[in-house]
Amino acid sequence: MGRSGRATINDVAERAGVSKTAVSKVLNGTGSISPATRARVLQAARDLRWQPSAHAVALRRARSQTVALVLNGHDGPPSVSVTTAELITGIETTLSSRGYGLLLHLVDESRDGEADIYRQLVDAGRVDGAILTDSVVGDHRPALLRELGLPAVLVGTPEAGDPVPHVRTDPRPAIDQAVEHLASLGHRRLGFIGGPRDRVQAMLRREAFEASVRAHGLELSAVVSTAYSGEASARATREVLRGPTPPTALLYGNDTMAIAGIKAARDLGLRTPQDLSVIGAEGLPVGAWIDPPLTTVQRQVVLRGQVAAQLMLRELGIEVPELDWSGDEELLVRGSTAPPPPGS
Amino acid sequence: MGRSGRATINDVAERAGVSKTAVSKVLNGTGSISPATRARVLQAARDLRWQPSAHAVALRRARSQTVALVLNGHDGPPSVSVTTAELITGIETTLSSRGYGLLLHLVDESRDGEADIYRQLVDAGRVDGAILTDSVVGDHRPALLRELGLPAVLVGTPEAGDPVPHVRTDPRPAIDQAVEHLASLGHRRLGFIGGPRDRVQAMLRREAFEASVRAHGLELSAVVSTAYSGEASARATREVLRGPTPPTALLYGNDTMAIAGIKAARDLGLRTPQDLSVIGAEGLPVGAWIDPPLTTVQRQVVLRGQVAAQLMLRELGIEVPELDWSGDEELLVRGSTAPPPPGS
DNA sequence: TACACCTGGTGTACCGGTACACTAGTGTAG
DNA sequence: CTACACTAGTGTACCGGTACACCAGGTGTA
Repeated sequence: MGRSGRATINDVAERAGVSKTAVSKVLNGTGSISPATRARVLQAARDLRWQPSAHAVALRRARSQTVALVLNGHDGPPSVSVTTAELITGIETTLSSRGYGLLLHLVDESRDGEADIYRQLVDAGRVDGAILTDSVVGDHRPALLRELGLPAVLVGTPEAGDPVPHVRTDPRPAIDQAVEHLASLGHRRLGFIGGPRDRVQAMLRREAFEASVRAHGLELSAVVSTAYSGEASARATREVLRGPTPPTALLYGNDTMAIAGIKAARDLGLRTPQDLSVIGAEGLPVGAWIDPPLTTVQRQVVLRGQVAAQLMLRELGIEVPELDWSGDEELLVRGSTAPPPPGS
Repeated sequence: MGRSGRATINDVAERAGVSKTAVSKVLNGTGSISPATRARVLQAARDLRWQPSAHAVALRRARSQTVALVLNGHDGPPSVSVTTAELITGIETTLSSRGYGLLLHLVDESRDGEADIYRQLVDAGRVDGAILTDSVVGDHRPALLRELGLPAVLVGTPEAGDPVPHVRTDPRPAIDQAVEHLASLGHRRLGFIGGPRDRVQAMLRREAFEASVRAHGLELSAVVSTAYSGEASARATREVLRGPTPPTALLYGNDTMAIAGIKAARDLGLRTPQDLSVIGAEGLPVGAWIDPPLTTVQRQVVLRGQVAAQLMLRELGIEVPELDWSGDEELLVRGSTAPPPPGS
């Protein structure tokens, strides 16, 4: 046993009375080894509690068995949201089931650095691939990573013609469900207060909403793109509701925005759902407990993370069973939607 | 330049016309090197965009420059919560500023495995230390890691006599503030619905509450320990409010529990805050937008993560400036607390 | 003048694995 | 009986750095 306390392949080889090549072969299942020898080696490894050094393997194989998840605080310092957290859950469980590690990096793009972060990760050989989230319009990251030769998977929708593997969530079915739901309740004038203009997913949801409203022959009363925050949403909601022909129902970019919208409406004397119907998007647990319980578009973000990790593993040449991914969004009807007030 | 595309120390040495030892010395600032040579080496490294291979360094130095954050789903599969997400933010930003990586692992303790996870991380040499969260009563992890020789930092409170370095949050000042606040509003009978009995932090909050209520000469109407979920909280709230002498104010273990409690009370015909005052704990953004806005104990979890990371770095022998940490909890008074109903 | 010492380097073993070339022994076809 | 293939291994170079021993040449000092 080495002086550092950790066993090495040599210790195992010595204990099993074979060469270290034999140990390596047993471990990796390469070459040919007799069952008896294999058993002795495995026993010795167990006895010594030996695991191959991740760094030695990484050095020799030029493979680090690690994937980076780079979270980008597009504007301002980055932080980890609930959704991101669920995504992490899905990614990590899948990766670790295949022996891969997840290295987390938060970068503040506004302070330039992001390109350098990727370069450093690649040049230092710390990771075999990177998973990207929150694509923005004009996103340069897929191209950068391709140039650097680092496999990448995007959680979100790439821009047209960008061949990066991705987990795309088509927002249209769920938005259609939501619009359908509102139409069947009798709403005619709908509004949309979603995420910022530079976010691809926010724009797709917005376009899906506009298309769906038109397809249902309804009136597009207001469409706003703003920050993903309660404050921004409350401000936008006040403006929209004070307009000449205010909507009787509003779709929001996430649950916090929706709940802030309910409050903004209440401050203007409008009750939810009697005077204004509201639909969120996210599926926060807390949505079930507020008054009224929030009708929302629920996302299976954990599953999305799992699919992203599987795509990554496939990019790295690992065979993984195909997970079917037919989109992960679904309308969850609770209490914040109702027929519009009579005469509206 | 190596065939793989990435430059090695040999490429840099060759380009600078020196030995690779010289390059290493320049890089690490060890030994003596003339300014002229140093400049040539640095220029060559820049030209080739060379970064030392993280794995080669890790192998030679037996240091991986990586810290593990092991998240434990004490019961059931682990998931990442908002609080955990903020913690990650604090930890990662601090670690990366010193060149350390953060390797994330989620483990399901109920399916045994956790001890093995640590053993594997140690035996494979993937990490230099581990940050633990959510200590439970009778937590075996600090002892296990000490036995394995892996430096550990605990985010939370260790059990008495357990010498693991930790970021302790003393819940007493904030709980005192909360009780004081309620007492000054005129409340006499208080209740507490907190997290499960096996969680150290939940128990400390519970004890702090009991002590504070006694110190203020108030009546301890009900004290419940239950799961950190809306469902569990709603159930407990109903039971407590149906009791013989129900409290006029309730403290909860987190914001979702508090909001579920408000709903449970409403279902029983009690309005918040007129009939029942409610105080949460967490500081979710959404708490500001619900009706009534939630009075809560806010935690600066990001800061807590930063402090944890600094402790870790210090454990690893890195000199870091001391962050002052005088506890991170503070009562945030919003609208869910008011004087008790007359005659109660 | 001789010796020690410092500066600015060079040469090489080594960290712990894997890949590849190679070999001894056995079975089998010609 | 030899040729050939196959099995079950061994020996060694190498991945990309760092640590340590060593060395040439200049300077200070007895």
